[in-house]
Amino acid sequence: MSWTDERVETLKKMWAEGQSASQIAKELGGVTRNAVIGKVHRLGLSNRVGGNGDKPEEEAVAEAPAARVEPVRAAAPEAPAAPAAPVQPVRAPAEPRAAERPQPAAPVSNGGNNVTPLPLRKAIVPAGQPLPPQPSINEISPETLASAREVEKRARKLTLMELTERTCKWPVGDPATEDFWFCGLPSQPGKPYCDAHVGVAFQPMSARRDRRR
DNA sequence: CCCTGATTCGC
DNA sequence: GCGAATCAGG
Repeated sequence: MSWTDERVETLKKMWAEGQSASQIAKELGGVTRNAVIGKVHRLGLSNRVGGNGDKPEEEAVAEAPAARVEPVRAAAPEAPAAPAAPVQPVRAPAEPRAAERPQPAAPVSNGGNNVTPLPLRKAIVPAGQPLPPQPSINEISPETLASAREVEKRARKLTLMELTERTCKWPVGDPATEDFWFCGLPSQPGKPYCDAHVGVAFQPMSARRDRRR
């Protein structure tokens, strides 16, 4: 795959936005991050900030305040076979199988009690639309809950932008407050969550039925 | 180990 | 010009 004007343009744009070389490579497809970095240098845009020849210190980008949601920029008309991978940080668990159909349980709000005082805030509910059946706290075994909460104490407390393929994407806390983060511990291979949170998220129908009040 | 960018050098 | 291999670092 060659550096067409179009691809170079995407490269420049993303690099200017502070995206990492690997992210750019992923988006472009057909190139490695090395290729991207090499190109960046050849284009002479390695050190963005002119004059300063020292540490770039791009740490600030990731630490940005309220994690900005990646702008859904319309993929430029990419002629080459571009996978056009949608950037969807948090994926819902894969469609459950028939019999054992597990259902994602409601993420447990932080704290140690099952009564979590949430900040006053109007619920965001589509007018007239009934909510899908929400698993209640008592549908999850106490042991499972306990381990989840135990793990949450040791969580890496990552921000949305810090999540990767292999970090647990279990949310903890209220997104509307500062006290919100993602577990971030190593996720089960192929799963979106860590061991403990997989246990909370995937509940066999039968078990849920039995525990339901 | 995960990740980052920087540099080198054969192609 | 290109980018894999390697280096240096968080």
